[in-house]
Amino acid sequence: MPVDLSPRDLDRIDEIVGTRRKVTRGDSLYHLGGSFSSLYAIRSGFFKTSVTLEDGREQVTGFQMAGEIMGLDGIVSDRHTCDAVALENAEVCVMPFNQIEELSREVSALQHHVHKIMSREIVREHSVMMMLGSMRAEERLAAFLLNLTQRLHARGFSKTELVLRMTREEIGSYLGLKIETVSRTFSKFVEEGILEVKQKNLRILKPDALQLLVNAPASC
Amino acid sequence: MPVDLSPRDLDRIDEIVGTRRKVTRGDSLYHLGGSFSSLYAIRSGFFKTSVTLEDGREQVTGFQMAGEIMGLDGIVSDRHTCDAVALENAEVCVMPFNQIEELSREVSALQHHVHKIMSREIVREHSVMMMLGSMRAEERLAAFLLNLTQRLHARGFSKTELVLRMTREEIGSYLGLKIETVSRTFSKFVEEGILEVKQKNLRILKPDALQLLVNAPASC
DNA sequence: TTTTGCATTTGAGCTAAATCAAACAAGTGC
DNA sequence: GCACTTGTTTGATTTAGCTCAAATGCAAAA
Repeated sequence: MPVDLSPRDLDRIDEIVGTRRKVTRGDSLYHLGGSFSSLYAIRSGFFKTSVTLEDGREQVTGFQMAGEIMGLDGIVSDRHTCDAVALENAEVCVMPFNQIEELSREVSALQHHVHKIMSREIVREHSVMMMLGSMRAEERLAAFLLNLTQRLHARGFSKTELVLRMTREEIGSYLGLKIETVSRTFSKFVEEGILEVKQKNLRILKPDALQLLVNAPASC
Repeated sequence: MPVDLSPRDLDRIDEIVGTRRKVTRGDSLYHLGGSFSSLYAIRSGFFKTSVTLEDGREQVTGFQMAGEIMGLDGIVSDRHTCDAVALENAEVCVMPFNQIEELSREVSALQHHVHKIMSREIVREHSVMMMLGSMRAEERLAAFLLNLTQRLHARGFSKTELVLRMTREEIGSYLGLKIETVSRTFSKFVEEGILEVKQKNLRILKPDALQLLVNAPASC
């Protein structure tokens, strides 16, 4: 939380995030239908969230990394409406939501911070909708890679090198593409010298080319 | 707000929603980039929200009707990140967000209500992502029509008859389909006796058939 | 009434992505 | 080492939805 607060308020916020929980790769932080009581701040590790249709079709709704908040979907109905699975061993801070609300009433900076986090999630989802509704496969993958590297860079990682924590299938689900299309699009980027791919290790050779794909019309 | 509150608290909430604003069909309630200060509760009328790509591609992110809250996207950056356009003459309550936050600190029921509204929007967008990422054209239109009628029915309108306030193009943008595909899918539903279409007037003859399309696998 | 403009529908052909199928690579356990 | 599993890539073919084009219908303006 990047705001200046009195030491006393900071202490009280610290109390909320006192509990920690480790989640092993492959395990769930929470499940669709599970009762909601807390938000989670990721300390380390990497997650995916997904919703599932009656017939089994899964839609990955997002990937979350250290510093991000999970669980907001549960507030409305006191039940989680999606699954959250760790894609690598992770540790989260458990923040009981009633305590967050309680303290929010006293510390307006915290209150506004919570509102911003929720609003940011809404805006993020708008851009996913844009991706799914209006972009072609190459554009989607480019947007995805740029988004990932931006977030990783903000955490001190390289702008050009990254390790994917998710499978091609999970990328495909997130992007609304089949696994084969994801793979083919990766191969295309490699052929064009935009990307170096060694399994899950990526090196972006031409970030501008990716940026151009996202910005410019499909015809380019 | 469906909660029991003291008369005094109710009065104070009423004060927030004191101001009203009329929006003529075709006009914007707010614009991408415009400064954010208030949330809006729709009293009457119908809106669309949309985001636009650099190259002009528009993605409709939602349709809003009476009783729903707009403007949540602006909280995170104090700027609106999408456009909100009235699809029919509308009236909204202007609710200054700083007043909402202020009163939320004192009235915990209001606080929780605000959180629920934001969470509900996040969950709604998950289902749009599911639609855009995992469904076929017929399924998308079926899900769209069912969602519309459910919301209209909750407001006292017919479950089976409705008037579309948006164009086929706007439906297409929302569903990630071209206008021709929307039109053809409507025609297909008419041929199958699922729907009666007279311009923007719809009558749903077989709601179950629509429900089946959404639930059952594509192969049916 | 005719004209004009716009939204919608329908048809014909095309294409991006899906599907089907097979090969391949990298671990993992034995 | 080898079998086995899981994830990925590549090729061949199909298809859902897109593009291009034209017709139609409705409503407001002349």
